[in-house]
Amino acid sequence: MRTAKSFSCPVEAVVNLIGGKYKTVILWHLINNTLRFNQLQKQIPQATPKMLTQQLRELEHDGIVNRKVYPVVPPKTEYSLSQFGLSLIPVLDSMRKWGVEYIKSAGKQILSEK
Amino acid sequence: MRTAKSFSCPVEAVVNLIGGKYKTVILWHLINNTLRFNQLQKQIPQATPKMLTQQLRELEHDGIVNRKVYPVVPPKTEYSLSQFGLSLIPVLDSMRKWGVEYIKSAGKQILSEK
DNA sequence: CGGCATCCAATTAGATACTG
DNA sequence: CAGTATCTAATTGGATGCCG
Repeated sequence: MRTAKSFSCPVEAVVNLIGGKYKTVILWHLINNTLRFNQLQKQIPQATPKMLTQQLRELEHDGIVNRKVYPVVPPKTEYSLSQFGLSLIPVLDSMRKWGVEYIKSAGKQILSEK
Repeated sequence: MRTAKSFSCPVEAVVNLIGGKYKTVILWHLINNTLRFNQLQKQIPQATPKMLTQQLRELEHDGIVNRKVYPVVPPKTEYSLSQFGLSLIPVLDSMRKWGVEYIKSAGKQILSEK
C-alpha cells in the first residue's frame, strides 16, 4: 500500500503519500527544522503520540523523512526531511500560498499562532 | 466542519478542502471539462455513486465546484469548477508535476490511461 | 439520470496505560 | 524520551434497493 500503485492521475499519488491527517503539518514543521519526537508533539498537540508515530513511520517508509535514532539514555530521535522530502517543498508551498488566500477570503477564523 | 476552522498551518486548510479520497481526482477531471454525474462516474469507476455524490456535495458546499441542475426528464446535472475552484489549479498542477516525477522514479507501476 | 436511504463492513483515530 | 499495546469510539466506505 505504501509502495507505488497505479493512479488514475498523478495528483492522486501525492494525496496518497502526504494526504494523511497530520502529514502535511508534520512536513510543514520539518521544513528547515530537525525536530525530536517530543518537539513535534508540542508543535502538533492535536495528534496523539500514536498517530504521530504512525504518520512518521509512513513518511519514513515512503522515504520522505529521515529518522535518526541516537542510542543514548534517555532516548533521542531526530526527524528531518530527506532529500526526497525536500522535493515536496514546492508542493507544500503552493498549498500554503493557496491556504493563506483561502483563510483570508473565508475570513471567518484566524490562524492560531505559529 | 466544512467552514473554515483554525488551522495550525495554511497547508492544513488545503488538505481539509481537497484531501478527500476522490476530491483531487474529481477536480482533476473537471479541469477544462464540464461533466455530468454519469460521466464522472465513468472516469472514476472506483468511486461508488454514493461517494461521488458525497464528495461532490462537499466540493460544492465549499464553493469549489458548480452544480447545475437542469429541470428536465431524464435529469441532467453538470459539474464544473467554480471561479474559486479554478484558483486551485496551480496547486493541483504542482501536485501533478511532483506526482509525475514520483511515479517515474518509483518506476514500479505505469499510469493507467488518462 | 442522478441521486438518496438504509444497513453493514472496514478503516481510522482517540484514550489510557505501560516500557526499554 | 520515545515510543508500544490494548481497547474502544468514531468516521469512512461499500452494497443494495428505491425514487422523482
